[in-house]
Amino acid sequence: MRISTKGRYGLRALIDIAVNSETEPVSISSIGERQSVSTSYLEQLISKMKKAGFLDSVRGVNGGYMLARAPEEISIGDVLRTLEDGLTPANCLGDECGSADFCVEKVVWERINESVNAAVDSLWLQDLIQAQKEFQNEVERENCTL
Amino acid sequence: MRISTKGRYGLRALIDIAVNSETEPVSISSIGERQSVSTSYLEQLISKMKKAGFLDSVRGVNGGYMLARAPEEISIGDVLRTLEDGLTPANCLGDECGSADFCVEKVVWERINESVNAAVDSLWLQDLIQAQKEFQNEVERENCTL
DNA sequence: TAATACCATAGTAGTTAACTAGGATTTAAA
DNA sequence: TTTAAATCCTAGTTAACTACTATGGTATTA
Repeated sequence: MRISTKGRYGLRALIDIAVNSETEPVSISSIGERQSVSTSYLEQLISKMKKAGFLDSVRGVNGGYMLARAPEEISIGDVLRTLEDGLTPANCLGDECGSADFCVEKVVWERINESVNAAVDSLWLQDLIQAQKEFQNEVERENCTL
Repeated sequence: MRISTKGRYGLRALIDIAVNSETEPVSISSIGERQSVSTSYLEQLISKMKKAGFLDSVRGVNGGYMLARAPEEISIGDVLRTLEDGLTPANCLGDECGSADFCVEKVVWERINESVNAAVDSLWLQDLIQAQKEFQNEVERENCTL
């Protein structure tokens, strides 16, 4: 069970935009440089987030992206579901389904599903921005050794 | 984000053994027939569960597997972590790690992780056996249309 | 005019999941 | 004592998918 780079890079890009768009819109190329991700790949992810209503854009020279809503109002759950095309852990829709034995697993998957959604729905972009600020304030910061 | 066939087939096999081992050990070939999974693949999954202490075995003719503990004492969390080699949604261990930006994501992954583990740790094999019995008791059972 | 968003789709390389293959060992039963 | 049914063990193979990359544009605007 894992979350793909879509979720990871997309979320990072969103945080990047939130942090850097105070004075002017943030271009994809500048995000790409900071995050070391190709502009082409970022384009795909950011486009999804714009369509989903998390971002606004300005076209033309000096254009770029900015948040469409306050970071307190952007749910990480909504963002991840957008980027990952849903977060459900397994599909109970395949051709196997319909067998009595199989459907018992529904109990498990539903419980996991509910719990994952509840976890990410109680997190907001603002929380992550805050966490990042705190992290950066640690001057002698320890490496991430989770 | 998904759970692999290891978790699915393995869990099904465990339920199968629990249900069918009252009089004699359950052979891999009989599970394979009931669940439509190859014996070779099942072997690997069941072997893991045996090593993890959920199953006992009897070798030789008429041998097979049975639960090593009561189904009330087998946690679905333990089983899935065994089968899937952990349930963590992403690794914060790669070479990217160490960058300040990246580690913000830890907040998200940790929260998901805790919540998934809590969900499956509060489910026990007995609960699934019970759910299966109830399911089968519905004589006119509706198809699984989750 | 150049920098940007916006759009679509195809290709491709690497990784991983999902299985397959083949044999060694144990043991009840013929 | 032989046989066949079973567990046990380790590799190998294949198919799907992820994670990009590439291409080639059009539209917009400082």
